[in-house]
Amino acid sequence: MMMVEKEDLGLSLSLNFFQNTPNQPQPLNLTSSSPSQSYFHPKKFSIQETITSQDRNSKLGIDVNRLPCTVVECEEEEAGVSSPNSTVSSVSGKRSSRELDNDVDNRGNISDEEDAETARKKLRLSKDQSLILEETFKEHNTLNPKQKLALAKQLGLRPRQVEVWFQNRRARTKLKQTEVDCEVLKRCCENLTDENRRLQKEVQELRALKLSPQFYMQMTPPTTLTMCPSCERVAVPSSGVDASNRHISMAQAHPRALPIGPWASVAPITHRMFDVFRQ
DNA sequence: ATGCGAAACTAGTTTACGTCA
DNA sequence: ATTGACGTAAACTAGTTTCGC
Repeated sequence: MMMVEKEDLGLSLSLNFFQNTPNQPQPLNLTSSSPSQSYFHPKKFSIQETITSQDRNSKLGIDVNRLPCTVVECEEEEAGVSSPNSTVSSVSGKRSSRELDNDVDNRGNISDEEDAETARKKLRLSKDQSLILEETFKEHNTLNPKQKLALAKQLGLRPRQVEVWFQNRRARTKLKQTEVDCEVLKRCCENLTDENRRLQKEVQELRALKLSPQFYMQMTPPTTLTMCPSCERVAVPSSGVDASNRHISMAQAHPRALPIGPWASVAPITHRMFDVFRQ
């Protein structure tokens, strides 16, 4: 499978040109340098549940975020087995990061029995830990090894935990951005459908007008047809008939001055050509 | 230029845990 | 009080890319 560069992903495909369109959702700046926090769904990214359980556990005297290893141990771990996915380093073949983490845990005087019991024990992060991680993520959504170590030390977590948190956080960010982009495209599609419907109707009206004898008699075959670049109506040159009337009649044929395009609320364009007729 | 290994990454999955009906 | 469904977050696996040697 081909990997896609971060910059090439939908994350940066925020359709920013919608930003001036009032009816469109505001694309969120989630570039790698400054991911927006405000855009997250309050429920989905709420840490309330975490806080609740954390508080409960605290009351129960359960420290779910027991410092799993000393800083030195963490640094040892980081130096030796920093990447969970670089699991192919050992001669004896793959070794899961869990096993590696267990090694660390085992150094922390956890019996084998206890270790087996707590295998893949997931520990919710505390409110403070989550907040700090979020703040750090806002500044940069990736961490270099030094930052990772420092953050892990600050939070009392294993570097691996920090690493995983950032991985999952990036995934959530991307998922959210994809949802936003999807919504924008959906609206765009809806606008196009509406516009298509309107144009079809307009074509029908024009055909009806063309077939009506009165209109047909007035029609002198135009040598050239000029189209207003904004409203894309055809302006008939002034030969024979009063130009202003001609435009008015066109306007009558198009009672609704709807702008064209799926993103309808674009800045108005001066109808210079048609202004000439009005003079 | 090419191959290799390590590190770092993403996508997708699994699992533990909290919430709620 | 219990339970099962469900959602979410932490942790995992597999595969890809990048980079230095």
